[in-house]
Amino acid sequence: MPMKLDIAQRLSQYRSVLYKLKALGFVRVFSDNLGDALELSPALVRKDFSLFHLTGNKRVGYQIDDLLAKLNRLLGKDKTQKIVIVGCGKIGQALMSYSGFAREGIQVVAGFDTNPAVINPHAPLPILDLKEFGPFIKREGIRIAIMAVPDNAAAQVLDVLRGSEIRGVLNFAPVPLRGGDHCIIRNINIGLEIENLFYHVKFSGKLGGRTP
Amino acid sequence: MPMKLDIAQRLSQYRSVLYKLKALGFVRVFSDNLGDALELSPALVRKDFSLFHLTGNKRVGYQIDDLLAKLNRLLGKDKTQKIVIVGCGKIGQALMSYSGFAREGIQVVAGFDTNPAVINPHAPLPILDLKEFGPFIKREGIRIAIMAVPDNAAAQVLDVLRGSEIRGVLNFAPVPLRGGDHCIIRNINIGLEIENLFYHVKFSGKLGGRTP
DNA sequence: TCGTTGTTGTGAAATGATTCACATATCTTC
DNA sequence: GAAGATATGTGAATCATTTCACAACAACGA
Repeated sequence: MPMKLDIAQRLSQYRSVLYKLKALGFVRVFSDNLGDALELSPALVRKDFSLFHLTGNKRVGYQIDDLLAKLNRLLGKDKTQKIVIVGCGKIGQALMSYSGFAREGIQVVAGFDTNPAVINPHAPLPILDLKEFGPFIKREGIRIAIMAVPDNAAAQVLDVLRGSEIRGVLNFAPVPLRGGDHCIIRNINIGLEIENLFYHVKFSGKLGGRTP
Repeated sequence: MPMKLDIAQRLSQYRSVLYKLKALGFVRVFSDNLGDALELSPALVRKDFSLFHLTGNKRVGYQIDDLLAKLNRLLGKDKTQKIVIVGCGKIGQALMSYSGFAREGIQVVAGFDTNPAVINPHAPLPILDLKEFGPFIKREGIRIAIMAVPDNAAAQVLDVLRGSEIRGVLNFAPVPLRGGDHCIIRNINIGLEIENLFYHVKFSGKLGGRTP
């Protein structure tokens, strides 16, 4: 059960497949190649593209380079995307050295914490006091933050982020947070994901059954 | 934009707010209380419940304890859910000591790795050689694993998991993996989530626009 | 006891997402 | 340069999800 993706996520996936095809030497691609690679119908691929005015040519398909250029612009991949990490405990620090970011053009520019023991403004990747959050974000023009704080601190820390120029938050605290008008929150609750897996494994596919 | 949840995820959420209400002293709850708490329509809450034969009483609402007992059974929360973690690098180790699991009745029983430097079968939470994976899983009756391995190892490691009794995998490697008939995979690609946030922040809500 | 109030449970309606199907355009070959 | 083959782009049809709307029923008050 490959977890239904929304259109924005599909755009990212198209992009990733296109890079692979390009590396393999392909120059053009058809909607059914992409469909096969991602288990989507070719019609959906074309609908998605047409929604964003990504056009191809009949009989000839889509030019990979052209598509990639447009997708990269659409997804903001034409410039480095700067983010900060709030909460530098185990998970926060693991994310600070996560190699998957660089590959995606994402740069972690600083960490923030309230614990003096981890604060270190002069490290190559500085960890600053949460007090300095607002001004730093403003000065550096950061819009996106990752929150990896203990659940009991989550609400308070969120207030700090919401009082800043931050517009999007990826939250790893096991507390579902609610954004506001000008701040989008994406909650990743690992415990919940596991719970969900148990559920799907239990009812592999078929729904609505009572426990036997 | 609170990211559309599927019905299984909603069940988990109902459970979580029911616990909060119960802690507050509530005994009964109405579909619109739950709707308000989760930003869902009360009708959807009732539809969800009715699909799983979770019944209430007209004019009186739902009994929280009853609902929780049924939800817990449905979600497998009536017994401890055992999992293992494959890949004990930074992220793997952060997850091994992640406090969110215990609270959800999830128990990490072992880690696996191929690097002799981190293998330690006698630690309180043992880290074993990946070679022992299959037999261990079988002996302990584990069905779910978390994969936190480098992307270049992901495919190989997945083969090991698929050759075992594992039926569900939560994958943190930045490579989208495909399950098979008897193995469900949930990919969590942190880079991609960030990419997505940038996208949603860029088009806060309105879709389909061309870049100005 | 009987009306009034408030909430469930669920068909029917509305909305949203995906697939179908085909007219249209481009390449290829003869 | 005409005929044939193949892929796009999209309106219409289908399928899935969510909301509406209301009958049926339980509690309460007079």
